[in-house]
Amino acid sequence: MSDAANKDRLNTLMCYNVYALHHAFGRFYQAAFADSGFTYPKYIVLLALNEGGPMSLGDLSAKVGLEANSLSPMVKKMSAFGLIERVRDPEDERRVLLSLKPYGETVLHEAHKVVEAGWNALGLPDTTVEMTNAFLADTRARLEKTPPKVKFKVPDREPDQG
Amino acid sequence: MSDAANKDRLNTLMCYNVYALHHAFGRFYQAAFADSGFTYPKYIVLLALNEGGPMSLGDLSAKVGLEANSLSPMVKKMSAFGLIERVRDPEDERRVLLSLKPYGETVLHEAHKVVEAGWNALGLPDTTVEMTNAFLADTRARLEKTPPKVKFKVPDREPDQG
DNA sequence: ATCGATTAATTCGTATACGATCTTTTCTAA
DNA sequence: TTAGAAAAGATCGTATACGAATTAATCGAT
Repeated sequence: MSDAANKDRLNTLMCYNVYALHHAFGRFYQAAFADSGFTYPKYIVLLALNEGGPMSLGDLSAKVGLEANSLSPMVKKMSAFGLIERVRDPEDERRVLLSLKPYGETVLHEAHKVVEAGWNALGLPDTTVEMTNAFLADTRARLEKTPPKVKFKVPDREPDQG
Repeated sequence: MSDAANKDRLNTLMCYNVYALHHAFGRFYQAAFADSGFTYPKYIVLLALNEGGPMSLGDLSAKVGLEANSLSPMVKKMSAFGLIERVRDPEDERRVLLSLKPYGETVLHEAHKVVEAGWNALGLPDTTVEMTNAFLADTRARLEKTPPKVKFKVPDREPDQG
């Protein structure tokens, strides 16, 4: 394969691998959480709130990398389930402040034990995981900082291409 | 932080980083493909078909890491759009054979140019990308081979935990 | 002080993605 | 050869996720 073609494969492989691994994680957690009603994205949200302390919906959005409109219905459900607290900021009534409730901490802790057990069974080397984490975070930061300049236009469909 | 707590953070960070990066890729491609009707998952499917040649829906499912029922409606739409061919296998009428059509190749090629330009603008080092790709693929393989043994059970909600 | 611009969150419509279930086809064992 | 098991897709209901448009609150320039 030519250098150019090989370079092509690098980026396609990267997004491809991330894509597939994301869904593998999803199924992994789905299996772990079974029909408990608890899910992978909710686990991520609890993690973020636990690590970053009370924060607004917008802050959570930036932290987990989801749009605010995706999180809005989810945090409502989590609040209704008693996992988190969800109150308007008295300082700025536009903002909604989110924080872990004791029950949310309990659930996170229990979920964590399950995830931990499953993860350890994989036998991945810590140093590589650490390096990979750093690189993934860097890639994400660059992606978010550098939106694509060139835009795609669907090619015309030639009659002979059926 | 204790060693145990640090080890905890490794795995949570890994799934967390993959989660966030996946969505960053998604938005990146969404921006590149704009309102062309073409999407990130469809790009992945075209890539897989281009790389792996004609294959059944089940094979595609295994390759891209999505369930067959998720792909089924998507490949129908892509077929209706003229990107791929979708025919029953005469050898085994249960199977559906998928292959790139010339128009699909054209679209893939054009999309690739856009993605390539955007990717190169990130300035990521090739060797690290290569190493990361290998590790992501390895992690995915282990995840799929090793489903979680311990199952999560939602803790009871104590009255005093609000 | 007030009106327009900005910001934060929500709502709405649509595309992905999953598990569960169903249909059709093929395989297998007697 | 034929009835039951297994396999491959498709369908259905639900949960995520996005962009676009909306609502409500705050900021800012005059």
